Amino acid sequence: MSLPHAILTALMEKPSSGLELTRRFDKSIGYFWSSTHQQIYRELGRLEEAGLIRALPSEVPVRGQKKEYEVLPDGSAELARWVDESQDPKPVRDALLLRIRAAAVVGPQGLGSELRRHLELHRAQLATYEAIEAKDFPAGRDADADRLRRLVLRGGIALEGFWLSWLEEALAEVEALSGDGA
Amino acid sequence: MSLPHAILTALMEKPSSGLELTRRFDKSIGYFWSSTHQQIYRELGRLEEAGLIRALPSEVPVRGQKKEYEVLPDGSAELARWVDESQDPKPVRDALLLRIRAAAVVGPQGLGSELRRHLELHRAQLATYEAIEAKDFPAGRDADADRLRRLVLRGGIALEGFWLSWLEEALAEVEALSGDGA
DNA sequence: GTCTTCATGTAACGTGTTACATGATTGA
DNA sequence: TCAATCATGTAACACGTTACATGAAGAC
Repeated sequence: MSLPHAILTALMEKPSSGLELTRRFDKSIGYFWSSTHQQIYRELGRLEEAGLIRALPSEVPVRGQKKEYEVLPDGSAELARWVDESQDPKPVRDALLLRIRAAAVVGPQGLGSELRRHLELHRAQLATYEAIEAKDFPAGRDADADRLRRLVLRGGIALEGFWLSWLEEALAEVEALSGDGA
Repeated sequence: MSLPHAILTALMEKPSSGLELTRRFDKSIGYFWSSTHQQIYRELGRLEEAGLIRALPSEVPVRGQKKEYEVLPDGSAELARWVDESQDPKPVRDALLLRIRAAAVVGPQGLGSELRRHLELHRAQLATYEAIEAKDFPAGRDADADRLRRLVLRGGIALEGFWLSWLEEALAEVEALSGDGA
């Protein structure tokens, strides 16, 4: 269960409203903990209820009015506690691998074009990450926080690298099948 | 979703009871589509209801009695249809990456030992995969089905390879932090 | 005024997880 | 006969997804 901690992290980096959070998830935190605005609003409500964050005063809290949240000391403490928790890696659950395994029993059909499509998507994602690295981590920034954030980004980059090289192998394999699969 | 298709695939490879399926998920299909026995029983019920599989007759279907299922033609057709479906890769959702990003704002605490622990787990998983490769895919088997299943396994191996190399980088980085993180 | 976009939600549902329940079979 | 193990489930709940609803602000 990590969505609340993803939100706490984002809010500590910068107090935000629900929609701002949603956007930031779309182009940063969401790269390794994806979420939708519905989940975010639900979780913001719970975090506020639990006293870990609060809505900044000033504006009247009406529907349709922007509401900014900031992390309270209890929230920061909870995040520190969670960072120190130990948790086993979650078993893989990947539909593409499953499809190929299924293709072994019912035939590869149009698997080739699906592999090509995924290749393109992963290439694009890699390009996105590399653009972020160039923009946010120019040489020379080496405060601890920057080093850690960059480490996470490099995780994303290496993961896309894995996909690209495996997908290329897979595509070659599928196209070489007896009956031709594409 | 894909659990029903994972089950159909497993049942086409070999008709099984719920518990046998659970065991096979634990040491094969589950490596890329994990599941628990509760989910499997629930889904077997639905698949039977939908007419995609059926319980082999013979035994009285009492609680506590083994019940074997086999795939019906409709099930096989549904699996073939699904294999040909196109589906975007699911966005990453990884707690360890999130923890590191959170550590950038609240400090790395005992992150070093957690990274070491994950390293060991991934090394073990890689060893498991390599043992399976040596045992199930000795040189020379090259029927289409075998090639595809081996391809999936090599995906698992490459994925563990990604984790190992990134975790080593991460560990070096975390241990080099100003305040020392382990 | 109306349309679009910003912004915050509600509702319904499906999947996944955790804890527990029940019956059959086997060995001490 | 007792305990352990095999085998099949039920129940409750948390999390994630999809579709829709509502209000405010600015553009035209």
